[in-house]
Amino acid sequence: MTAMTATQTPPASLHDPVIGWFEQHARDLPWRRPEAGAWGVMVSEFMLQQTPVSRVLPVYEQWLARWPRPADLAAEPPGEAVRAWGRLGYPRRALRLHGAAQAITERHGGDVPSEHGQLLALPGIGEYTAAAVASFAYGQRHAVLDTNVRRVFARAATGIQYPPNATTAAERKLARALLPEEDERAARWAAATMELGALVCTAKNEDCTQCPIAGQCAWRLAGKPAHQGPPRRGQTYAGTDRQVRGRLLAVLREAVAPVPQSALDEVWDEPVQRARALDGLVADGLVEPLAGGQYRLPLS
DNA sequence: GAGGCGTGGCT
DNA sequence: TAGCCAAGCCT
Repeated sequence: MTAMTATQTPPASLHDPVIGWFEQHARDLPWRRPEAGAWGVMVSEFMLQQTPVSRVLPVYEQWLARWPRPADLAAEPPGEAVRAWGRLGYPRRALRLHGAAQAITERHGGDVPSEHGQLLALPGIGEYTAAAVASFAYGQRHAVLDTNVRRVFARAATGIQYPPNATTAAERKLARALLPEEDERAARWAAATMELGALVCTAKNEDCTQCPIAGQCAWRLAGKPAHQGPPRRGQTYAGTDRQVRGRLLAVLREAVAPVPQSALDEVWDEPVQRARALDGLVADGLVEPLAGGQYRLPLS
């Protein structure tokens, strides 16, 4: 509500400059090419959840070459997905992508579903990814609210430097209000606003001189007031279970045969935390314990 | 709704 | 240097 009143210009006046800028400056990314198909779009969205484009690119190419259709991935053990995931981080995404491929193969005849609700029902697909796949792969009209778009809207429309930590109802309402009426144009708008946030309206060191809507940006027009609210939740890493899990899984990814407990013991010297991390990996289905104290990536 | 969950580049 | 940040999801 307050967000809407902050825009002194009608929403439609933003569409042309942003989409026009996108047509001039969009990166040529493989998942944006027609040949990527819905599966390529979906794979890219999984990989891009919290991981930068530059690190996704090589893994994406290898993944699609090896598993060109969902059924190809579904036919392999989940551990192979975890291994191919490499060092992209958050390896549970690999497991969920494998699970999604299985569900697509079993429930959708091997084709990535186009309905938002069916996408949302797949493992690893939340509100953002469901909207992104439906929009980018199928040209549908959805509010696609990722961290880039939320930041662009926070600045341009609401006049604040950063959006709230969690997506709010007000943000969804604003995003829907800004959406172009026509399907294909809405999909272009979604991709364009995301790209603008990724390349120009970045979290730090934004470059307003390159922004096609700088003249209408509420935040800029207000003098770029600094972020108020609660600090954005930081991520600690050193010394956490996450770091231990990462080291344990790295050993198992590289191994071609089951690994003895002793090999895992070498990656972390604190036994209680080490055991907790390993238990967590097993509980998550990322590691399969075998008889005799051996471990491997899951075969099922 | 807060917290857990990887990894590496950049400032 | 030590955070900060990167197309979130799940519990």
